[in-house]
Parts: sequence; C-alpha cells; structure tokens
Amino acid sequence: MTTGRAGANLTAIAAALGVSTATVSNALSGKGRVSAELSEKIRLKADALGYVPSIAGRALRTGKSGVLGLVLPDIANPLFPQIAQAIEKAADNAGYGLLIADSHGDVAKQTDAINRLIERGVEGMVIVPRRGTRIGNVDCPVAVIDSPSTPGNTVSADHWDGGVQIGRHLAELGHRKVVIIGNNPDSNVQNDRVGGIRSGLSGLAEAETLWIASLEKHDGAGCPLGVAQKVAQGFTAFAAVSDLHALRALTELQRDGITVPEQASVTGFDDLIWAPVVTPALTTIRMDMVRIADLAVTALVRSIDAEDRPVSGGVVADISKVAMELIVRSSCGPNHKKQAANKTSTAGELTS
Amino acid sequence: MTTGRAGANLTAIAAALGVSTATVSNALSGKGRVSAELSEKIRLKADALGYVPSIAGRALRTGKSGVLGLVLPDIANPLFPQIAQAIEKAADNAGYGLLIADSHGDVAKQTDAINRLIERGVEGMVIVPRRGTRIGNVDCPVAVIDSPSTPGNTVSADHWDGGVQIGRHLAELGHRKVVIIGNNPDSNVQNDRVGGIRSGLSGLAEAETLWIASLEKHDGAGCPLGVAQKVAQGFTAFAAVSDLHALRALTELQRDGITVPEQASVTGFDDLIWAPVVTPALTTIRMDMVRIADLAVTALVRSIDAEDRPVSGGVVADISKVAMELIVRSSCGPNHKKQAANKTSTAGELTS
DNA sequence: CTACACTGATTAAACGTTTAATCACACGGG
DNA sequence: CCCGTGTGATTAAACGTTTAATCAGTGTAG
Repeated sequence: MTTGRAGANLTAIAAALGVSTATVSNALSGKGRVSAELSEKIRLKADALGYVPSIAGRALRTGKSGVLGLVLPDIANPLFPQIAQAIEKAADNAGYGLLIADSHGDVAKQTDAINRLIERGVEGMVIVPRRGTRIGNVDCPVAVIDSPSTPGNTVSADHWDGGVQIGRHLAELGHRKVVIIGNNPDSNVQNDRVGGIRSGLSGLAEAETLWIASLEKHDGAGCPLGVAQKVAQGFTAFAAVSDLHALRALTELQRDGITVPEQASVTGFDDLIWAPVVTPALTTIRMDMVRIADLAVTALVRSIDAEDRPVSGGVVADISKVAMELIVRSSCGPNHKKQAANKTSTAGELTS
Repeated sequence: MTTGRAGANLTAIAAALGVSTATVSNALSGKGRVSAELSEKIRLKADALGYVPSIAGRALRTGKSGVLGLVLPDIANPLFPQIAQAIEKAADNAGYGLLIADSHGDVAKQTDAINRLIERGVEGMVIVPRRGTRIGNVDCPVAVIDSPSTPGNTVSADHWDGGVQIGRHLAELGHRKVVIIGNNPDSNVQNDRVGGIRSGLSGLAEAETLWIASLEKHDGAGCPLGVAQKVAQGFTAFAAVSDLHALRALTELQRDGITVPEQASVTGFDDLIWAPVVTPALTTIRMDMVRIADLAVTALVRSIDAEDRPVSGGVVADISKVAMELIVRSSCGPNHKKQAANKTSTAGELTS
C-alpha cells in the first residue's frame, strides 16, 4: 500500500509498454517530446491499469505538496460552514487539497494550529484570525480573512458597507431610535459593522450600542437582553451584528408580547441558516463568501507560483473588500410610532 | 522550498555532526541503536537548525501519508461545525492531519469528493453520508457516521434513544397530543429520531408526524408550518427532529400569539448554537460528538495499522451507538389543557 | 558528401526519508 | 588464543516522480 493506492505506478506502465518511465511521465503531463500515437497508447494503458499518481513522489520531487491549510478561530461559529465550503471549493478549483486546523480555545492554540499545518507541508494557508489577535510571521504565504480595518487583512467582506446598508434601510423605514446589538467590541468585524450601521443611520436616528459580552459578564450567559424595556423607552428597531443575536432579540421580543415587525423591527447579519425560516423571516446582510474565497485562494496561489518567493507572511488580493448584499425579508417594517426624534440623549454606549 | 520548509534536512544535520543520516534518523525516531550521548547531541542540533521532517519524503518511503479524510454531505448543515471540530481533534490526537471534502450538491459529488481524497493519498476517511445514499466500495478504510439503522454504519449517536428521552419527557409533562416535526423521511437519522419519540410517548400520547420537505413541495420553501392550527386542534407539544425545525416552530407559535411553554411546548435535537440563547431556551438533545469522533477515528486507525490490510470498506468501532443527553431548558412545560386523550384519530402521518 | 538541426525517445540523478544489511570493534567464555 | 556475541555506528537501496542532459536517427541545406 503506497501513497498512490492502486498497484500501478509509472514504472509499471513503462514496463507494460516497453518504454522508459520518463516517456510515460512526459506523455501524461504533456511536457516533453512524445509522439502523438505513443502518447495516446500510454494514456490508454494508464487508465487501463487504474494509474493514480503518487502525490508523495511528486511532492518530494517538486517540493510542492498541493495542499493548502485553513485555520479557523472557532469552528463552532455558525458562519464557519460557509467559509469552509467556499474555501474548499476554491482550493479544489485551483488544484489544491484543503487541510483544516481548528484553533479552538485560547490564543496559543492558534499558533499550534498554524504550526501543525506547516509541519504537514501546506504551501500556503488562509487564516481567519481570532478576534483581537495578530498573525505572527508564518513560514509560508498567508491570506488573512478578517475585516478591512484589520492590518494585514488580505480580503474580506466590506462589513462597514453592510452596516451602512442596514442603517440606511432602517432610516428609510422611519426608525429614529435604534439599538445596535453586538457581542464583543474586541472584534474588528463587529466594530466595522457597528460603525457602518451608525454611519448609515447618519444624523437621522439616535443609536445606542449594546454589547452582549459585557452584559453577560454581569448577568451570566444566556441572560435576557432587556429588549422589551428598550421598546418601552421608545426604541423601534434592533440591528444586530449577527443573525445569532438578531434571533436572540427576536425571540425575546416575541416572548414579551411585542410583535415583529409591527411594534419593533429586527435585522441581522450573515444570512445564517435559520434566517429564512424563522417567523418573521429575518432581514439581514449576506456576504459573498465564494467571491471572497476565490480572491483569497487566487492571491495565495499567485504568491506560491511566484518565482522570487516572498515565502513568509501576508499576500495581497486584487480586491480587498467585497460588497455585501442586503436581503430584505419580513422582520422589518415601517415605524408607526411617529415620535419626533428627541435630542435629549445623545448616541452612546449602553454598557461601557 | 521543499515540502519540509526550513532549510535543514536529515543530511544537513548529519553533515553538521559528521555522522550518517541513518544515525540521525534513528536518533530522532528512537528506533535503531544509537548511544545516549550522540542521540542527545543530534536532537539538540536538530532543533538548533529548526529541523522539520519532510512528510513527503517520509510518505514516499513508508507509504503512509499521515492524513485522514472527512467527507460531509452538506457542509451547510448546522451540525457540521461540531462534527468537523470533533473529528479534527480526534485525528490530531491520533497524529493525523485532516483533509476535508465537501460533497455539496447532487449525489455524484459525493463520489467525486471521495475520489479526490483517495487521489490525495488519505489513509482512511470518515464519511457522513448524504441521506439515502450507500457508500460504494472505497479503496481505503472508511468509518461511516450516520445512524445505527444504516447498514454499514460504524458509529453514531443513538438517535432512537434520544427520541425516546424526548418522548418520555413530554409524556411525563402530561402531553397527550404531540406533533413530531421532521424534514425528510429519507433520512435514517430523522426516521430513528421520529421512531424514538413515538416509542417514548408509548401508548400515552397521540402523535402525528409532519414532514417539512413534503409540505414545502406544495407551499414553497420557508412556508408556514401551520402550528397554530395544530394548537387549535388540541396539540400541546411540538417535538422537532432538529433544533432548526424547533426554532421554526417556536417563532411561528410566538408570532401567532401562542406562548411557549405555557400554551405549547417545543423540543429540538442537537443542541445547536442558538438553543441556549433563544427565548425561551430550547429543551433539546445533545449528542456526544467528541466520543463519536474518537470511536470513529480509533477504529479507522486500528484498521490502518492492521498488518493484514482489509483496505477497502467499512471499519467497525468498539461501540456503535453512543447515548444522547437530554438538555432540559425552558421551552417545555406541563400540559395545562387537561383533556382526556380522545381516541377518535389514531396516530398517523399528516402528509404522506 | 558533410554538417547541422530537429524529432522522439532514453539515461541518470535528484528530492528526503526509512530500514535491512553490514561492518568494526571490544569483551568475555571456553 | 579463538570464537561468538553484543554494541554503536555506517552503507546502500528503495519509495515514485520529474527533468536536465544525452543519444540515435532522419531529413535537409550548403
């Protein structure tokens, strides 16, 4: 049992046809000078014998493993499937396999994961970093997918722009007091999204940001967000920075007898799996993950193929920000509560 | 740039110390006969030079790539992160890397994905099959994770038992008319779960099964489930075969002004990411994925290491069913509507 | 008729590792 | 004194591929 499984190797084909292995190699790769008829004969024999090239042999000779790595911060992230799927497909299209490494847990694990991939001989890797961490110098080309405001970012969705679209949508619906729901201000992408929403609301609406992480530090995980109180205070829209938080807000509102979207509007981010099937279906923002994956992998491959190998560190893509798409569904409606936007409280953080 | 990145290889270390490469290899692997002091000196030199073994060289020589494959039916499945994470960790513990292949799309893609992995030289693979498909004979050991009732299944959660726990829980709370919500009856795991729930309800309650797939064939994707009508008909509990469907039922109930759990109880399956944070938090069943992954990978590795290689097809694990755990949260309550279970309609399928 | 270019193939080395076979040597028992 | 044994190291081959260098013809221009 060799690495290329089925019995046949180049030598076997060569022997069967009474030619040299070099000729067989050339014929199959179309590189050297082989006559058309012999070439054809070789090709036929090859798949008659069920020839599968040994990537190990090839890797050893060429120094290229044909494998890319993917390291993810928290594989439990509901966005992960989209990312993994898109990267895997892009890698496959480029002729690469994809080795995954989970950097679940503390930050040190991220370095472990990276090293694991290096040891396995990946030629490059795409990293979506843990929030707040910088990637040290890695001994191969690296594409970072995080947020445009992250230094060293290769390509990512234009989270700010997505936020702007949400903010504008809400403003156009007449909402004048909105609470923005985020989880952790250490995250660049969450910050971008929050900033974008505020910007999209422009001067039209008053906005308050609620960070779940700090809320839960006091009240424990899974604690109520207190959205009903917000409604009582005159807020009419909840713009979450992830569909997960949107869902949390939505169900809490419903439980407290507040109808969505009639009495309060809710928006999410990322168009996660449940967004279309909850009632009311969630208005959200979708990122073009296959585009992003393509850009990242293309940049990676370009760097790998470059003659003068820069080898270490970040690669740059043709486009670093890809637009997000607003998906309008039923969780948002016009604001019926026609209060004048009172100037009493200026926009600010709810929880420091 | 060779596959083992950093400049140093065995030859370099050997040269630096004036010994043979064989000795270096032996010292580092602890296999041959090398004196303690020389061994130590070699080890020191090795990481002084930043030696990283070339997996390509090793793979070529030994015929073992040190890589396992994971093929997933539908990476968009919200359960996928759990699976991928657990398998990756188990593989890593066993000293293997993990190559992923997505068999997204039609059934043919599944075969493609498997072949892709074979070509990349994986030594074994774990497959969670598309529903309703059988895995053909594959040219390496394969662990199948699906359901105990799937022929050729290696290991999986005891979905039936999980269903029983749910059914019993609901029965104990006094529910006498429950609707079971599934997606597709072609899925073995869904069938097991449904069957388990019915069994757990035993003779105590009347059960009706609602298959979303056939419902959506008529009414379009994302259509209402009509749960409010069910409540009007006297049903007091909704037992979904996935947290996703539970969520769908929950939000639809709430939207229609039915309070959960006071007027209707809802249960899910899999303890997906949102289960703890929605309001009310979802009572559900969790599978011990790390246990399952361990069993699968262990069985795989055992087969790989076996002298007389069976090579092709399914491997068997020490334990093929691992118990599920009931997670009681707030989405279930006692049945207040104290009707006698009327015998008029016998338990049956809602949609054929 | 010689020299040359071109074509279609072969030879041989190299990638980095593992491992069976071998070797040099010292030591102790008969 | 010789032989067997054990120790610590080396030699050499092998895994399967790629590729630069070489070679044997053949047709052709000068």
